[in-house]
Amino acid sequence: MDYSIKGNDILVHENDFDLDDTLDCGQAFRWKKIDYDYDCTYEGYFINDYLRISQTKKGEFIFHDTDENTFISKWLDYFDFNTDYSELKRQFSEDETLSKACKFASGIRLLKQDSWECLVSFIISQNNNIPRIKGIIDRLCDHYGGEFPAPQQLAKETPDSLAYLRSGFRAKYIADAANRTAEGTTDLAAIAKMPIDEARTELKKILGVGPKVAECVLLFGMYRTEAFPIDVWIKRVLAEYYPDGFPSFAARDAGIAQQYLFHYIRNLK
DNA sequence: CGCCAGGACGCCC
DNA sequence: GGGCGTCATGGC
Repeated sequence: MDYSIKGNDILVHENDFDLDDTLDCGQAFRWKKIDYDYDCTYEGYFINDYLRISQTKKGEFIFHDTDENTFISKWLDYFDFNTDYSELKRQFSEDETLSKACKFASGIRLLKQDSWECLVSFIISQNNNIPRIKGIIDRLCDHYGGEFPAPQQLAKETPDSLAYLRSGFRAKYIADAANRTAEGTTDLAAIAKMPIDEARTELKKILGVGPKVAECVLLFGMYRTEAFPIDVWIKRVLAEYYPDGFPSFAARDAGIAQQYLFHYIRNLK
């Protein structure tokens, strides 16, 4: 990756990065495609830091109204620019199915999101669809002046007071996650550093957090790339292409491989 | 009307 | 430990 400064913007050259693949693949829910100009432009947030970003063509990006310091300290890490995705895909491509999946949506990258926002987002995601997940999170942030609420703010709420979210049975799960995190019963920063099985156990103590949500929080919110969320789509991939198990050579970054497979199987035929 | 959506819980055996 | 109904809400 290399970048340059142009006026108030940062221009970035980076292959293996596509905005549509990365921001609209169901790993993050607060990015919105806006159609001003360029090939595509999104606006969204990392926690509560706003960004407008454009892709002008393959491999070229504009981080609008961003100074160098902000780019280096925030977005470089968030978009995982320090990871060599070409090399990762080269490794994955030893496997035939993974090879096809990597070619299908080759611009997917793992976003290094905030663990708390990720926890709430994937609690909401259960038995739900992406447009509605986005709607619920929109209403949540609107309620707090456009910012994602901190655990301490949400801990004051009850399932009843959260009715405006129209999140259904998930409201009591959100309330429990907020209470535990606010009072320290759940320590997300500590969990992020635990051995992964211990981290899984700790996350699943939260009401409404089962194997799938715990795995998503580990992968998307704590950058534990060995975490491997198994949803209905990945279940189909495993049954159809990996009856003898997922290849062990990909285990260390199985979560990233999972991203390619998820996108591939969902858009197949 | 029924079915499904990046599941988890409670209860049953 | 596996199997199954239920849980809100909204789009199709």
